[in-house]
Amino acid sequence: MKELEKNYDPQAMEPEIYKNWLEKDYFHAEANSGKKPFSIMMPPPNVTGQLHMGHALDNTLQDSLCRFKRMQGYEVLWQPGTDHAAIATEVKVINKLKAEGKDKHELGREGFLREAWAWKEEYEGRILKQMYKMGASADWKRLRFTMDEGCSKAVQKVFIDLYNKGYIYRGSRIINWCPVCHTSISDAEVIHEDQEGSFWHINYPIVGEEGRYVEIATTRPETLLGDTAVAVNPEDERYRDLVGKMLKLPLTDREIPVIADEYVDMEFGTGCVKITPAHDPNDFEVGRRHDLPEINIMNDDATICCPGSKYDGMDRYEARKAMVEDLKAQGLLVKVVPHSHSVGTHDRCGATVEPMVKPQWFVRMDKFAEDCRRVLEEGELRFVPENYAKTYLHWIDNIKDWCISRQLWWGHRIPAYYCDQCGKLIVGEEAPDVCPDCGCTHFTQDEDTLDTWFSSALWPFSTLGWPEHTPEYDYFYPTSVLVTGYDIIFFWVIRMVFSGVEHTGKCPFHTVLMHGLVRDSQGRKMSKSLGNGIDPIEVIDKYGADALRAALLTGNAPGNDMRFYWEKVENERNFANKVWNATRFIMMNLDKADGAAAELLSGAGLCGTADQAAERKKAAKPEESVKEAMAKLQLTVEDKWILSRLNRLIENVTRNMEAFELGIALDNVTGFIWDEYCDWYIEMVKPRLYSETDSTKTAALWTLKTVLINALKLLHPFMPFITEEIFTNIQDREESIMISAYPEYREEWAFTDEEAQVEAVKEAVRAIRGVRADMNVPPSRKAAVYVVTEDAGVRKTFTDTKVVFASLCGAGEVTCQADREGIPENAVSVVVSNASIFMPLADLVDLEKEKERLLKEEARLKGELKRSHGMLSNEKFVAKAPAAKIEEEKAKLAKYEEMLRKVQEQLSRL
RNA sequence: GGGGUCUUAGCUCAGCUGGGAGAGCAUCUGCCUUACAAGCAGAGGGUCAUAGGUUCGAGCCCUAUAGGCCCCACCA
Repeated sequence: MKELEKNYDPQAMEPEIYKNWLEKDYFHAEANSGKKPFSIMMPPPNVTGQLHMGHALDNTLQDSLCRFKRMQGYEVLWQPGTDHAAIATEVKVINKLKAEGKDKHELGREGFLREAWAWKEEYEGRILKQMYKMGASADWKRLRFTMDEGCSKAVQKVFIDLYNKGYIYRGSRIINWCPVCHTSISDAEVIHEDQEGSFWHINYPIVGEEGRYVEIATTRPETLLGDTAVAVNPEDERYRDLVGKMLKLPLTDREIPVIADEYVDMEFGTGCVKITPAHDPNDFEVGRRHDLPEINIMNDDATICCPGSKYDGMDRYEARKAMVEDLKAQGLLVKVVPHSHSVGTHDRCGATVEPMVKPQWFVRMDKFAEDCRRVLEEGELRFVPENYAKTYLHWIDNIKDWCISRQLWWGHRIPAYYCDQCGKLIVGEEAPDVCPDCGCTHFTQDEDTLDTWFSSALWPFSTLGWPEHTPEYDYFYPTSVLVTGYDIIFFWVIRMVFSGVEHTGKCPFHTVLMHGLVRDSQGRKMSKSLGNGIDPIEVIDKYGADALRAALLTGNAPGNDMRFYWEKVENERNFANKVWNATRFIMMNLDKADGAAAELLSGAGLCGTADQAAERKKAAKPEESVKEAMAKLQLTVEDKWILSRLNRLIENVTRNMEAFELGIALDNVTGFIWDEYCDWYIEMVKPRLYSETDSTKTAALWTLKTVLINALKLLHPFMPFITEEIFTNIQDREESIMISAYPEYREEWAFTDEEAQVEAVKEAVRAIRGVRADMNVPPSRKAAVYVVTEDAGVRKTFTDTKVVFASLCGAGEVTCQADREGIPENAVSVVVSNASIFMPLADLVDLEKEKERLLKEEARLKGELKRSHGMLSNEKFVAKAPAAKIEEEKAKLAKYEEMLRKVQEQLSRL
């Protein structure tokens, strides 16, 4: 066996290991393999830049689940891919072109798309490299892109189907317009933020009633140019007589009517509202109810469009200023009041969104919202943690029709064609040869592309070849779990759900595992503007991918945000080093074995690949190698203890993995390896290994190796690299840990008695260490220890483990006896659950301090007894509590009484 | 305005269906003990936001209050 370096060096090993996995094709999934399928669709990262910590968390969760399931014998498909991210990418490409002195429109549609594709190739490549570094075990052979041929076909088919079913319509409706990106955006892409603004009160003269005005209040005076009415509440006594009258619209030569509409809140402002149907969503509704004209007063770049007016061509804010001045000059401006109100901005560029009426494509949402509700209610879909179901429902309760057209070039072009002659609209894969209405043969395709989420909504099945009927689709769909952040429940989760239901008849995943945001150490969102983002690659380069992964998972509950700390990563790196050194220790000792022992040890901890284990299970053939090995070994009580602890660990970790509690599962493994295995078991075993004559040496080595390998397997989903490196070094029968069988609970490892015995020894060891530290006994001083108990069973335990016990607590001779015969009067004593322990340390004993220590212990025990007595003397407790609970309490009472008796006896001697 | 969520050790957070308060980091004290000082052993530190209620029993369930965070919403 080769000797390991003293410190684990992830940088040197990780790339090699990953390369090997790729060469062996372990990540690849095949349909119909006869195994149970498990599939996860990777949320496709945008090809706009590089991955951040959030991606690293998302990726690690998925990879850990996939590796776990793969080892459990599932055929695991982790479907990777990237997203074209329509607006985000287009904006980036435009900026890049600008920097090069080029212009989107000069390049033309084709030229621009060439640039965009080049961008995509470059950034996709970067993203993939990042994911390789993190250890992602996705099936890269199946890499997809939302705009690749297959996905585009799916998009086209879905659009046409939805149109034919009447769920997609085109109409002139009010939409959110981004004047910077020059495109419509959906409601979900608008961020509302409160801004300090003003409330301008303006008088509108009443026609034919000289000197009489209607006072309105507005936050956007420039939209006055598009007013087509003023509305009051029909119940409002103040203005009842005005309804139906005409007003002179200031700064124009138009007259507009006063109308009555329930929408107006009498309490707010003046109770009179100017109605601008073309530039306000509410006014739009009012306008449609009252059949008002919709006057568009803005160009696509948010300059004023009002031919003939002096404001024509002015920027919206410039115009606002100018108009306010003019109103003031005309004496129509009543007052200006400071007013804070919410302003919509574009989530991509931050520009203030302008509501505008434009012809756009929409998806009707009412039926789909019901589908979303139904799959949740019928249990076809569930969230982890469950409370995210509420967020999901809240969204679908408030859903509106989805504006899916974008005035962009980077994206799926809408499969709609207009007859050049009569304007007839045809939706289909291609333009028809002849217009059915006018016979014209020339058509022009709709210039618009689709919202980027229109294609990501199909991701769970478009990546599997749908609409073609593929084996992958049959086998892996619907997928098992969706792992994603809670911030895109609406954008993505809901849209995938109804798309899946509509087009495949099935909810595309059973479980949605939500995770939170990775924040900086101060709890702030990581963002480019704050400059507080940390690049996962930087972390990997410093501490290794395993450390980063573990730091992201440990102690993090599903759905919760977490903070990133370098200290956390460092701690995980330290843990990796701990595991490494434990291995080093074991390998050094394994090397010394030869003959039959070596043969026995070479198979320790191994029981074949995941596939072999699955075969065994199918054939109902139990795994025998462990039992056979154990029959040949003389396992000691501590060997059995650690095997039993491992057995419990296997149960706990598996249960937590299955409940998606990866943070707890990892804590379980870490705690076991570091505390129980390294700090206790390895220390227990040392005297045996260093002894020339010990007959249980092979048992110790077998147990060391078996427990290590099983613990490594449990750790592998979280820390894939180091576990693989160790696995391939410590044994030569199996080629990779990632395809080895996941550990399972074993009846033959359930050693309840031995567990209790070793726990008793540990308690005694801790007590002795505590006393020694308290008394400043130097480690070099090997004081004699007497274990005194009337219980012969306990005496046997301590006798059997004498050597181990002594080495753990730095004792010299250990003597077990039934009474304190022959023990010096001034020996230091400490009482544990089932024994008294004495150490003759005459020269170090300070009687007063000793007494103090015992009194403190007496007080503690009295406290315990008081609590216990209180419970047991409470009639209601005894009457109502479960019997097991009462028994438990009685046992505690007896134990503490016994301990108290011993402490008091000791006190009386002092 | 509506909805959600949180408040536990100095810091960051776990605490599953209610049954004696946990981890990591930080702090303090010993140790270079032949796997590991990226380590080992020991120690201190919490009225579980506040006030009520349900219960034999509440960090956990219910109600109210205070404060924090998030999401949604057209208040002109």
